[in-house]
Amino acid sequence: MIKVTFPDGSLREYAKGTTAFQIAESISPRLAADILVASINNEVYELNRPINYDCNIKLHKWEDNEAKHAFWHTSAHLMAEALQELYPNIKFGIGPAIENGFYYDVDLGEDTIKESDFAKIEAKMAELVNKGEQIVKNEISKNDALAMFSQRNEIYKTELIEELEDGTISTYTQGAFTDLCRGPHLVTTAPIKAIKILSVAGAYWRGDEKRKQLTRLYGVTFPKKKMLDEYLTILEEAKKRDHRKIGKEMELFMFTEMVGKGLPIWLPKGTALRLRLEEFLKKIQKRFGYQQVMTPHIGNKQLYVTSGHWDHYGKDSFQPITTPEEGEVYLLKPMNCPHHCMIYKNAPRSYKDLPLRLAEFGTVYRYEQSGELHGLTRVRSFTQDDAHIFCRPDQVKDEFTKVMDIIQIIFKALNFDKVEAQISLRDPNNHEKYVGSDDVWEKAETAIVEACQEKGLDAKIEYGEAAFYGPKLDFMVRDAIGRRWQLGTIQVDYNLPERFQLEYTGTDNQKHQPVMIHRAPFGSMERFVAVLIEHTGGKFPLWLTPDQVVILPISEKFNDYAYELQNSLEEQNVRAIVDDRNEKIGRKIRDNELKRIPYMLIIGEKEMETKTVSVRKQGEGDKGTMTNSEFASYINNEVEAQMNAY
RNA sequence: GCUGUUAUAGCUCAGCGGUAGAGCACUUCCUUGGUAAGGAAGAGGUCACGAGUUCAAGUCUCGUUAACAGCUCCA
Repeated sequence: MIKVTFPDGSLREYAKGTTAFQIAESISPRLAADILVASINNEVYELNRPINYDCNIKLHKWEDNEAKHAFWHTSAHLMAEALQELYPNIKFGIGPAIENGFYYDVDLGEDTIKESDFAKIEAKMAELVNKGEQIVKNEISKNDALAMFSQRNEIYKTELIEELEDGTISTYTQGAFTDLCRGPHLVTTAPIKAIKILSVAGAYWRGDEKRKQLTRLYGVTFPKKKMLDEYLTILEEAKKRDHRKIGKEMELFMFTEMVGKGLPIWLPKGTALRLRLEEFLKKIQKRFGYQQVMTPHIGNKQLYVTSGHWDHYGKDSFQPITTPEEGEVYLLKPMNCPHHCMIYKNAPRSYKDLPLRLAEFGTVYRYEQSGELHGLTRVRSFTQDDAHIFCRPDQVKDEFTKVMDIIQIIFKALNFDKVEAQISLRDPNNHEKYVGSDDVWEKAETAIVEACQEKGLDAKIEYGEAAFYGPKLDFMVRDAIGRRWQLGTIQVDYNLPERFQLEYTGTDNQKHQPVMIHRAPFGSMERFVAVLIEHTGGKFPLWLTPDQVVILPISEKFNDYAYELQNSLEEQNVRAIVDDRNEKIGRKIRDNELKRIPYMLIIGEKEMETKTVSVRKQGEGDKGTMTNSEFASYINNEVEAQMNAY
């Protein structure tokens, strides 16, 4: 007998070799029908795999990530099985589950898959599900695996097998399809009730751009039709919130070929919004002892040779600018840190001067490959909400945690309540990728990890994700519909101070090297505004939104009064516009509801005589009347309440 | 940068070898209204750009540019 402990701590005994499915059945048939896989001592097991020792068990229904993962992994195999029938000459790459669904990379030879083929593939998959095939796992020796897959001319699979260790190789078979796979899987494709092929794209074999590009087919499946419908609704919702679409509709920003791709142009309303964000951040930073600076958009090449960026990125950046007569060489600045280092060096520094916190909304220019450009989130010219903190080594952790405070304040103020963090450290196997000594790296990495611990921040550690000059802490937020965005970043840098030979005089009257902390809570204004648009769907908080109020005269007779009212509101710091079109009030309400302006003021004869306004809140309808001055203070109070929340 | 898709009016899109279309927006006129679309008329396009095929090219072919999806990259 084996002892099986359940998540609630209860314990049951079963015969050795019992499966997770049988265990579920022994509890309830309903449970047995619902579970897809099980975790045995935290290892995911198929439901038909015998359990041979005492263990902790967790039975996974669809709601668990373990179940979804196996479900989609099995769906990838199902799609492969369908593709094998439809395209007999197909060769298979890899086909994993991903965050929302799965894909399979395949080599179709001369064939292609178009969107119009998706329905055919979905139908074939559904047909295979109906056969109720079991999925059978086989342990197989390396030689047998090589023989099996090379006989089928599966060159990609054999390449994978070559790298595996004998004794760890398994295959999964359903119907006529056998795949090299570690698993785990469902025990049958039967639970796959709703199937959608989402998109087709190219993807390099093993992510290497020098190798052959395979066809990647993305799909998603669900155990219920309704879940698929809900998922497709979310995709639609995401499309509606696309910042590129909303940015155009609300006239926030634009692009034009004439200026250049990836070079955003901020329109008046977008600029107003951005400036308000910048003021907001400046105010907080002032409280934390930052000083604003401004530096030029270009810098002498020697600056970047010294910083090390020339070596690292010179070839992959905008190429140097030269002067016509003197042959001077300049680079468009790709970051602000070297300029700020020069500000540090401008005066002798004492330990009493530190920390020195220099902030700049610094516009930088980076060459991004044309295929990378995407709306405001990936551009070639952007403005970092940058700052560099120069401090003593003993101040690093304290300064680091203060930056974390600023970031938390900002996210909270803008209603990003789901914040995640990632610590990016060096790739332990490839120290050559990075500049600076191991010793210095150790110190920096430790400082970050400890700061996170002290702040109680639950941060995931990722190796090999650090910048070439130092480790970093990145902040991710979840937006209103659950998507994850990377925003702020904090980076500890022991490297630039060394390269620029920065120093301060210590209490001992000796020269010491300061530590530099790079930080950008928003990341960049462009990216942040993009995320804010998608988070709010364009319905910005009142303090931030371009137009707070739109005045709707009942008829043209009241237009003049509407302008008077607008002026008076402007004088009281309320941002108002007038809809003076010759349209009925119902029409004006409808059009302005769609423009995402928080408040509408309807004015006619009644209001003009009594100096009142009839207030309508976007999305909520009629709010009754108040006097003009009452309304202005009502708006200002709401703005103030939002501003004082942090 | 790579693979694929796309490019027609300010916006969203139809047209797919034979005289450039719709809805919305815009202009003018009528209407002067009370909480989600009042009516009429009008203006607006070298069909992204450049070659080619054809009696004839938004429409077919090739190239360029840009956008979109994915990959690779991201100081």
